[in-house]
Amino acid sequence: MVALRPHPDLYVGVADPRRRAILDLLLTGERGVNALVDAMDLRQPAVSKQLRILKESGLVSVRKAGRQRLYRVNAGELRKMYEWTKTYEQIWNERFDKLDAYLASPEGETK
Amino acid sequence: MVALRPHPDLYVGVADPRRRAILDLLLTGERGVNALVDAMDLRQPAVSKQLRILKESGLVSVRKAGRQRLYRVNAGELRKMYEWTKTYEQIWNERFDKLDAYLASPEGETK
DNA sequence: TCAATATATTCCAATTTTGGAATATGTCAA
DNA sequence: TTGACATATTCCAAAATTGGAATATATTGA
Repeated sequence: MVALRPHPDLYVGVADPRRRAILDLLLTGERGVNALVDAMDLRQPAVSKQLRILKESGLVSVRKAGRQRLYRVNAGELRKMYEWTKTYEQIWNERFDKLDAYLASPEGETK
Repeated sequence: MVALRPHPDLYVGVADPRRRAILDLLLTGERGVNALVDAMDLRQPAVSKQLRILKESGLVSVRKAGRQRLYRVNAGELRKMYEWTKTYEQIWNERFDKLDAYLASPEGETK
């Protein structure tokens, strides 16, 4: 009975700046590993490892094309993050509501 | 000359599920540390440490109120993440565009 | 089949992260 | 002041993460 390492989740996936860099590189379409390596000041094995993490966290998918593996963003996962952050929208709006209220109040009026 | 540990950024801040749990607990308003401890199956020192990381990553702010430190979400940072994920919106929409096109095509029609 | 190309995996050392226990610091109330 | 309460910090061991080098695997073309 082995303790399995759980797959990294969405949030772990984007925690690393290099992984976000990869996602940003994939924003314009699918890319092979070497194309990413060329753009990234990281050796190929390191890039492949980050890609594995991105894949395990659901953030990218792969497609085989000859000897190449073409990676692409799996935006559905990013959408989940989008939805999560969106629940805080009320809070960043709240701030402006308070400001509005203040500006409309006697103390807030331009003297 | 010491190597300073850089502050964790926004994305590292939300990478940990416990820290996201804290943010979610703060969604309804500011809370003292013990209130968070009571809700969280983590000892007080551990909660304080996660709060420090959240603070350093800009995700929360603190206010002193007597012996308490009241933490609150600093939604502006989450908004940045919201904006970042939003740049991928084109991709998740793309998928639906393709689906729409498929459904509208002869192959996509219900047989 | 063999060599070249594209990518993944293994092994390793360095670094980082984490929680808990113990302890320190700060604040209030009597 | 003193004690109680709220929170932060330090120290420590365990676990996780990371990149590089070396190596393995898969695919294509000659």
